[in-house]
Amino acid sequence: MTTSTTRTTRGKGRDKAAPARPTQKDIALAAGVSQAAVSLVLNKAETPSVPPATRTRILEVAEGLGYRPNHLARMLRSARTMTFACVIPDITNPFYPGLVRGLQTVAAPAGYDVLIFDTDGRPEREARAIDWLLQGRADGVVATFFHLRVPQLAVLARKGIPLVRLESQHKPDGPLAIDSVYIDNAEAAAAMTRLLIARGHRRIAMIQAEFGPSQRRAQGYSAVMREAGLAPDFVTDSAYSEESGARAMTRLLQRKGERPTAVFGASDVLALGAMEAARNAGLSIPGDIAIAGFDDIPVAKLLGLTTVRQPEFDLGALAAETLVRRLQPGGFGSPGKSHELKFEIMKRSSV
Amino acid sequence: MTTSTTRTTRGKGRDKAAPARPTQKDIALAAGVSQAAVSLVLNKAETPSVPPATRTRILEVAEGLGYRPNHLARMLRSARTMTFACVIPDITNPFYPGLVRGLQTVAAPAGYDVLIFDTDGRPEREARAIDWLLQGRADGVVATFFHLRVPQLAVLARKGIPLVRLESQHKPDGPLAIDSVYIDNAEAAAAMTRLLIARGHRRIAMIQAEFGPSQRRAQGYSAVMREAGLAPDFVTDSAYSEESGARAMTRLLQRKGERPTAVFGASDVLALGAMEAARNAGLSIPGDIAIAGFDDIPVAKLLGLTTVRQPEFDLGALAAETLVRRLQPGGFGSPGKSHELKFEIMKRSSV
DNA sequence: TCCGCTTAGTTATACGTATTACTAAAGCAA
DNA sequence: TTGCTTTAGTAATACGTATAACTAAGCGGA
Repeated sequence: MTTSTTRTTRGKGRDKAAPARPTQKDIALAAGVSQAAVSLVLNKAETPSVPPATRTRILEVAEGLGYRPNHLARMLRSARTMTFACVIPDITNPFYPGLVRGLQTVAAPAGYDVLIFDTDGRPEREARAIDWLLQGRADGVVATFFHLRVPQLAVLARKGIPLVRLESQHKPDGPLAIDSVYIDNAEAAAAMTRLLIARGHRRIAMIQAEFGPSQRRAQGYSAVMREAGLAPDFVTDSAYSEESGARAMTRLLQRKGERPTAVFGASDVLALGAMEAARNAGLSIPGDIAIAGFDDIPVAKLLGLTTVRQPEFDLGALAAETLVRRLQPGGFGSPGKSHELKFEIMKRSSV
Repeated sequence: MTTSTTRTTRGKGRDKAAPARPTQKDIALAAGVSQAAVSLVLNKAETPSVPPATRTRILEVAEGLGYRPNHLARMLRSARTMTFACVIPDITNPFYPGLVRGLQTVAAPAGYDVLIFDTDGRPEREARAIDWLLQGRADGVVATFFHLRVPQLAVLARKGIPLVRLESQHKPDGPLAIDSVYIDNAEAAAAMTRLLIARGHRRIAMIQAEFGPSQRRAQGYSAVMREAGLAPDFVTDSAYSEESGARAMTRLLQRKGERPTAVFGASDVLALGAMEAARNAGLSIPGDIAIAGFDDIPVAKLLGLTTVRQPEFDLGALAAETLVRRLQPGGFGSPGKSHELKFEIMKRSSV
């Protein structure tokens, strides 16, 4: 009953401040309708049960208040997160940003965000990723696991979370919503090894990392070496890093006996490290020692590295398309499938 | 009142299957307590109002059902997302993965996930990022904006979302929760230009991108050139990419008149592209033409690129620490601050 | 005038969780 | 026996939204 002169001089009584984050309830109050009507209008292009004048009023109030839907509430109500998780060893490995970009390029138009979880290729971190996923962090997963296998991953499928694995070989189709996209790493490494042999090399060493796809790559190399009557020659260092590649190369160069004339790094970053160590040892590439890699990361071209090209963007895009399909109504029932993408041998100056 | 023989032969009536995603309500039913008791026990190490036997029973049931808290529900209840957003031009630019790793390394122990939003340095995508953030996608933001300024960003602070900008210069402290972490790009570029002059170069060109930090870098270069009585010389191409760098270098080399003896790329990827174009033109580096860059991305060392080192991991980590501080109780009130990190000139074989 | 149909909404509830105020029973002391 | 305190919880509600079932009023036709 108080007539306040402050209120009067402020002008219209409807000038009270909008809440920091207006809700549909705030819009409903301001527009004189129910929260349900607001939700209907904001979510449907056509609302037969709301006449145009009411609809317009609601939309104008919402815009005036600067309303943005609360993502968490929407997602809780609809029982989904609209998020894909990408579980990878290390985003700073140049192969993975391109993969993430491919994933995002498909995910974003479908309305999905992409969360990245770095495992550093360590088993306890891979297990942590599964626990994190089970808290409902993502609707679907694209992952590279060095250690976890289907028995440990099946819990995701059982909880309704589809998984697409990035693989180095064909995986048998299974009954669960666990798909894979892969490049035949053994075949690719075999092709690269044949190229090295065709270039006249007979002493060809391979630098490997401890876990992950280098084992499949090593199998392809090894098979072709044996088939050609040559002895496979491995040096292993811990990780997929330039430092590991350089250490392995240094060890190779310090060995007694005849030096290999070619070195095949199981990944580009291993090969780049090997190149650095060779140059530091005063060797010319490919004159004194040829070097090949695997991945075709962006700078491989600049360095003239001969390498196996994996289309990482396409891998990410295909994985995301697979998830989008899985997450459509009825998409969960079909068994897990394996999808192949092709590699390519990029011949450059290092071989 | 029906005695079902099926029920009897099944054995214990408590053998019914656990739901795919058990809730606290399921635990409460199975343990014979209320959902509130379950929540208390699962969230507090000490629960004085719950006796040890009840507590143990609840914990055992939860474990037996494989309960995992529903992240969305928790977050809605507590009005936060436990997520940082990282808004950057392009995750495939080698500078940013390291930044993301720094961010994650601080965010993860504090319980925060990191979402990445790629803008490609385009204004409409930067505006989209703000809209996305306003839907409650993240509690705090670390961002590189090429186009958006404080007037457009203030809405985040007003909605309670702290922002840390990655900057190329000191930013004046402001009243809002908008902080910045920066390296003095002009000073860094000035130092690199002085090095080039000290190496005897008098015709020094600079390759720039259209937007972003290259403008501050150009300012430092330009100031030192003028101070030394030399004429600044710019070539601009569209983006921060190797292709842009190569195109700009090709244009430089095709110009009439005396060729510059040194080229300063406003980023490492621009410099790498310039190196490629120079080599393709049969020029030796640094004999015919010296090349410098800015960033010290991982492969710069391998390529012997002389460059300004920005500690991208430390930038990310500092930004995350700033956000963590902001998001603690009472952290929002203080004005925005600018935090400087130091650059370093990495002298290598390209100069 | 009455009944049925259409229009324009609304009420109620669910999603899963955290937290505050409340409650009942038991135990102890006067 | 009564009253107070302590113990062991629980009921109720909030967070913001989507949606199904329901409802009231108005209009038209018999």
